[in-house]
Amino acid sequence: MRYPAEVTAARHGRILQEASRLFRERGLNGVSVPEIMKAAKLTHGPFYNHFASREALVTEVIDRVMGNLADQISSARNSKAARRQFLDAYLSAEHRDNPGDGCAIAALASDVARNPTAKVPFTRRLKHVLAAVSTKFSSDGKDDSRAEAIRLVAQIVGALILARAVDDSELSEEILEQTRAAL
Amino acid sequence: MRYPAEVTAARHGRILQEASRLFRERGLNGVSVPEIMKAAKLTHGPFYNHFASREALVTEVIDRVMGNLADQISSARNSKAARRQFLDAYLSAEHRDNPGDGCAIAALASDVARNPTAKVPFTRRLKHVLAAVSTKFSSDGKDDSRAEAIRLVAQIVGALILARAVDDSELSEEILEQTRAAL
DNA sequence: CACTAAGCATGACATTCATCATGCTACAAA
DNA sequence: TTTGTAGCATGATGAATGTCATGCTTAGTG
Repeated sequence: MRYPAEVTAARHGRILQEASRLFRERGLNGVSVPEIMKAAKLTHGPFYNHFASREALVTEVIDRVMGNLADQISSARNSKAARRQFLDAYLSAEHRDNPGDGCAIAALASDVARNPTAKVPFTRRLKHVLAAVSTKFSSDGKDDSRAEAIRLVAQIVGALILARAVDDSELSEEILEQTRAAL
Repeated sequence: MRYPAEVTAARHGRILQEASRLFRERGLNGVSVPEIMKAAKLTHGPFYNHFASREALVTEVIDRVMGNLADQISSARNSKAARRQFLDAYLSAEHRDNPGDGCAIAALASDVARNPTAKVPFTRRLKHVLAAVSTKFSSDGKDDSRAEAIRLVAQIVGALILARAVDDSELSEEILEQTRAAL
């Protein structure tokens, strides 16, 4: 049957939202179309009423989830306290244990590296993230704030990925703690 | 037919070697058993004469490839020059463009994070890597050399992953260059 | 020298996948 | 009010997957 426009829009948003979560949790190749549709409380059929292909969904999710990250940083206060708060949350056990609504870079960069199509929105949005970090979280507005932003992002992304890959909670905590202490 | 033990051992090694390369190139879930066997110049059948399951191969590959990395660092000279040389090679365009025989951590850590079985050998070997980095590549034998090793590894792994995920060769080179400059 | 069995190729198995086809219903546009 | 069609559920398609079964041949073992 046909549904009101708002209902359809809500379902579309739910597919995107569940896909964003599942992709971050299990990777771009770790979730099937039926699983995503089931999480969105629909059957598998109407997927292609909402997206041209699985790959189209992937690029849309990347764009959305990386855009959210950039917005989040952009709307932060420009202060040492805000920087500290962001880093402590980023390098927390809670963030480590909940990739599904965590940083898109840490969750998806490795998968993106193997997916040429996904690289396009990822690269575009990463530039926004770097610009936002550069203006918000660099130690004062120095001229090399962009270089510092790149190093900062690489550092915390690497630390989070390592902390997630490790089976030993002490080592995992140590990785997070040493990175927090270094910044 | 039956084959000489050395031939069988060579084939076993070839499966492991090709799997190590393919997993690093395409991810732990991006390669099928038939593909691996084909790369090893065998048909898919005898796979289960060599490994109990696909998962058993994955853990063996992780162990092997992470062990190689630890050995490589362990056998480096303990000098500033050796450290510089290692970092320049690690953060090079060549390493970025050839994940198949590159660092196992940068290539596989994200996949390992989603595979509880793979975490076991990964964690064990990562400890060896950190110990090796700590003794070889820390700025002199200071007491906090372990903390420095953790930060160094997170930094270069994060930078390499980012450089690989990006579609823009200028940005990719900038990520590598700024990280090289920072260390 | 006899004979067990290791390890190969071929092929089959049930699943799962991405995608497409169908038919129906009620919303939206005329 | 009439009518076209958006978007749903159900189900089918062919391809790919991990794993197992079979049979054959010869390297090792005793």
